[in-house]
Amino acid sequence: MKSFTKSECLDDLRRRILSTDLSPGHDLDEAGLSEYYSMSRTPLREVLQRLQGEGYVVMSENRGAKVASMDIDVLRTFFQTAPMVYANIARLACENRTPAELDDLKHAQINFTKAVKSSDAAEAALANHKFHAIVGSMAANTYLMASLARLQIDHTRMSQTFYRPSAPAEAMLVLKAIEQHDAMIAAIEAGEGALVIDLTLQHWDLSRDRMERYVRPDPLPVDVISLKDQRNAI
Amino acid sequence: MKSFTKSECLDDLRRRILSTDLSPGHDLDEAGLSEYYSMSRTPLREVLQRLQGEGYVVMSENRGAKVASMDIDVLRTFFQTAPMVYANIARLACENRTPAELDDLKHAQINFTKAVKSSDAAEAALANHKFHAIVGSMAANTYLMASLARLQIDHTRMSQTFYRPSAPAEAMLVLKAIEQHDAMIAAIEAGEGALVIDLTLQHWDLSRDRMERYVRPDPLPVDVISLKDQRNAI
DNA sequence: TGTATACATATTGTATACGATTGACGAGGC
DNA sequence: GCCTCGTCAATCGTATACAATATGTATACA
Repeated sequence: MKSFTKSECLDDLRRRILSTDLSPGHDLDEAGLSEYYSMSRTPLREVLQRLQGEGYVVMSENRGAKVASMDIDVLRTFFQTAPMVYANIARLACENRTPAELDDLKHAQINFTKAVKSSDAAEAALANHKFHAIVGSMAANTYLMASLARLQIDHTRMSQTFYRPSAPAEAMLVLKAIEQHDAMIAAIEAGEGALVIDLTLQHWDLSRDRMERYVRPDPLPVDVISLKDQRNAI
Repeated sequence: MKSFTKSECLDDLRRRILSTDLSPGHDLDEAGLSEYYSMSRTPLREVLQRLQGEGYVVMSENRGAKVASMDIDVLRTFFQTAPMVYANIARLACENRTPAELDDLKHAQINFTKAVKSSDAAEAALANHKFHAIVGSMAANTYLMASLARLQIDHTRMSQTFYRPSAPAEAMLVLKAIEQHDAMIAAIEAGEGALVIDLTLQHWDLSRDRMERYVRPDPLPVDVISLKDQRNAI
């Protein structure tokens, strides 16, 4: 059994939540987790407190922690807010990026491409998360970063479906996302604010429809006859 | 010695930080605080963790917690970001406010007015904080709320000087702030989005100059002669 | 006199034990 | 048969003891 440090535990829980390995609303038992990470409940509780601060989990008095849920009304505001925040972040990133951060970003893009090519949906979503988090830190704006971080939590969880394309046409969209990242890197490096805003909004539109489908999936067939046939077929 | 519950402790620390009773950068000693609030270190540490999540304090490994500082480079982004976030919040508040929230807001405005009239600077700043926090919750947008909450922390700390006017002309500005709040309430109640954005930006401009002076105060006199006279006069 | 190292002290981090609260289940009364 | 209340198990919250880490100080040596 691997032993975890506190920050490893924090990273791992973030990862499991973002990849929906721990699904939204999932109940987090302190005793169970402290055994899993082979640490006592005290530091584990502090980890949970911190995750609450970051918006990954919600805690209620005497009732423990749960993975932050994704209610429909919260998601409505997600689609309302995301493009504005992403665009502003991108513009600021143009102005404030450092060479070291640009290197990080290019590295993250390599990892992202690798993950997509290997068809590992969870890994691709996490690599994409990392990519945009770096753009966020380039913006060097703690206030907007607070919004971005919360947006990204829900964005990454929803985008799981995006990187698990079910049709060739959808696989194309993912490849297009890679190209857009490359274009964004170039624009940020060149400091072209107007361009990067444009690219960011395009990038947003690309995954938007796919994510909305996650929220509001195609209705189930109401054709009872065929449903019965399916059951008989099993 | 008063005994505190955990949430009272949380509120009190927030209050002390916002009123700069605990100044930016101030070192927070766990043992000392746990004695002050007459609780053991375990729950107090959780309170600090939570305050870190909210942006009130920063913690570093093995080196304890400090009140979040207000570096000049962070403040630069403050002035850059605040108007946008405040304006968007105000617009959303128009769309989503509930009657109960409107009552809260009116009540908060009464408290604010009272605090201003009684010349209690810290109380006025906190009442103003509460007022805008309610507008924030009216917006019903968790993502923007995350930005707003962090903006408000620094805003409230800086605005201490605003409510401690040193000249009659400045006292007038504070009275004008009260009027602006009333106008904002009316606009939010009427659901007039464009108007409330306008009012919000005016409200922002009002305190802006005063706050910038906090960040970049008038230079000290360089007239060595008069300085020497002052010293002799003592 | 300046610097480095070792020790002392203070403060933070973790484990564990115990107390408090919640929710579920079942017995008793209406 | 249904509702209410009490007990029980499970889980969370807090206190305390101890371990690990960082900082300050004194002393030895160059």
